[in-house]
Amino acid sequence: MDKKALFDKWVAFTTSVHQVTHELTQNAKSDSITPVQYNILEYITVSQPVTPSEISDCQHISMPNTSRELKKLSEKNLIEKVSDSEDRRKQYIHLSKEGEMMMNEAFAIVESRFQSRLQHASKEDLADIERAMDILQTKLFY
Amino acid sequence: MDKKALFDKWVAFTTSVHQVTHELTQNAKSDSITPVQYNILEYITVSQPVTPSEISDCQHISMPNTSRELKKLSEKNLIEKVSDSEDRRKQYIHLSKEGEMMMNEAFAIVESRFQSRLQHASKEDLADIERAMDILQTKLFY
DNA sequence: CTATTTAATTATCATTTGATAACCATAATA
DNA sequence: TATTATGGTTATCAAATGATAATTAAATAG
Repeated sequence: MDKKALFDKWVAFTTSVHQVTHELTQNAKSDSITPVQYNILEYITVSQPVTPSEISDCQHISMPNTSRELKKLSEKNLIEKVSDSEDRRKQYIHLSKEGEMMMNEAFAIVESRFQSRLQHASKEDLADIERAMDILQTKLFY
Repeated sequence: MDKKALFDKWVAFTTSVHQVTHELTQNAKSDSITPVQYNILEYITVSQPVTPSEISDCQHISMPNTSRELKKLSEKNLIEKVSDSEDRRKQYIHLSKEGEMMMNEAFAIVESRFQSRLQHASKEDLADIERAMDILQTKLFY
């Protein structure tokens, strides 16, 4: 297979990934937050504690807009800010108890859909899937 | 590896896919169209000819909003509409010459970034990647 | 032939998101 | 100490997107 064909395959593959991700995650999030706010919470969940600058960088949201959304999340009592004692300009953000609960619920829904998608997979299938994800993670999506 | 761990790996994996996809595609699109319009054009590109209803379903955009965006794309001379001779309610949408050129440019940018990401990959690496994408495509992202 | 369904459009409104300028407080540097 | 750089905030505006109701035209079912 030449490189051009591999690119075409990559396009089809990422399209499928996006599609399935959408299927598994749709309506999993609470209605009280916007899609962008959910993305931010998701990022905080897996990376906490995290600074506003990091959120801004990784989620590709400008600092002013990041600040605005964090303020809204804070007003909804989903996150908490702690300022660094070393450098008092910095802030560390983590989920509040309420935020954790919300994200746990969302992830539970997604996981149950994920598991039911795999319910008919054999042990070998699961091993294949795991290996394939490892390979792509290290060789392509690093 | 238990199923819960596989789910966690899936979360990390899809995050990477989204991240890398963003890297490769950022600024590839012309400034004259919005992100949603680009997504629509991308979908038309790989699936043409396609009806507004199909776009609405697959891109998760309501019919009225789909119609609006298609109208804008049409006004920008990027797509053309042909009504079905059998069922005159239906429309088939395909890229115009101009639209094809625009998408070719965008895909060329993305592909060059993709190839440079793989420039140090060996023949075996490429084969591994291809196989891994096939496995995931058939067993997980179907 | 009438009623209903389907495919698409138009109009309108609210919300979300993106972009920019000005600003504050703290920290680092010259 | 004065200056500059960094991390973050506030305010404001414009544009993009999402949601809903009402409408048209064509096809299909009764």
